[in-house]
Amino acid sequence: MKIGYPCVNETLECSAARTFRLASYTPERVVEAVAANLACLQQILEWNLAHGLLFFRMGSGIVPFGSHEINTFPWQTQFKSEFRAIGDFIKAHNMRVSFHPDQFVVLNSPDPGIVQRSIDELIYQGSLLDLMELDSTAKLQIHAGGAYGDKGSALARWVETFHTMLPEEVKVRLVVENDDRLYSLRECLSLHDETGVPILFDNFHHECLNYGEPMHEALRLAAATWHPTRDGVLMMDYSSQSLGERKGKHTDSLVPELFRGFLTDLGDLDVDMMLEIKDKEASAVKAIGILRELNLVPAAPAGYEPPVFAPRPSLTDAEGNQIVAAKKPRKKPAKPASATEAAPAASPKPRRAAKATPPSDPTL
DNA sequence: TCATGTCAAGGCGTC
DNA sequence: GACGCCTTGACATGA
Repeated sequence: MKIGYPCVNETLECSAARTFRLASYTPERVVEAVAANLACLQQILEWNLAHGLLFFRMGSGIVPFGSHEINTFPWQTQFKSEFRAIGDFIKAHNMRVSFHPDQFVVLNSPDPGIVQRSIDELIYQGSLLDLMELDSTAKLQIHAGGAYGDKGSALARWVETFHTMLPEEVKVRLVVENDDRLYSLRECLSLHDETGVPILFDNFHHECLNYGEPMHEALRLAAATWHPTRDGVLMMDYSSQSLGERKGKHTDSLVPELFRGFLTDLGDLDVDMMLEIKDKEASAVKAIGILRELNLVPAAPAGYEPPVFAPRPSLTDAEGNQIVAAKKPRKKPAKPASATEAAPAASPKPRRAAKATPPSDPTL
């Protein structure tokens, strides 16, 4: 079992997601950003290795505007050796990596332009893995997409796009994740039946949306969609409900008792687990500690001292007991918990008014 | 220097 | 149809 966390290491000073505004695009800025991002990615992987974290979800912004038509700079050849070196490091230490293209990648959109941009993005992110010379166990993780009022037709479009439009190098890396609102494990299994695409299982999404499959059974159904040599062991996302937040909100920090309970459901099933938890590597280190106690992963090297993370401010109950880690303060003040606490603010600007490109009609 | 607004990209729910 | 929200790190800008 490998344990990982997504995209950002909050301990290190560097960022592997340096970017810039589209309006200020220049080839020089691409070079500068990619060089910095790859250097930071290497640092993150080294940090992870030192702490026994062998799974990592890379951020998709390694190459700013990597799939955008504006970016004609030949970064693939310019940074070929750097990509290969990172791939060599990953392979040498038996690590596993993935990408999770974000919500803009929608293969079942009725809008052909959105589908094409989605495919371009998948080709871009797949090409990063190809440049690292990683095999097809390094995956591209997406959701099934929108429902558009007719999930049957939407799923059929997904299958059609998969068979007719995706290049082979994307198909072998693509995995589909059950989501928490529209497409449960069952719908993803239907996609697997039609395409062979493996299902990346998200335990928390399954808790939010399911057809009554018990967790241990759901895990095994998802695991059976992974071809052992082509795909590797089941990748899964792990999280749990944040107390006092909306349904579906990830917790801020690993809850050890819930994690131990989940390991019971897991039983002897081998998985690689991505912790989708707010405090990133801090929870991953915590999880590794628990797994080492249970002898589910190799023991730490002699003399290993786990890192100490600064405690976060926390909410407490009337007795002063910690309930849940508080939100990490953001630059923008958090929204008040209730409307009655809201300040009499001036009417906010429309969120999308300043966008350069208007969004497509959501009613399509 | 710091705080705040905004950023390539989408879809859904509410009013 | 318009708008807010989801999520969220980092850039850009103005005070």
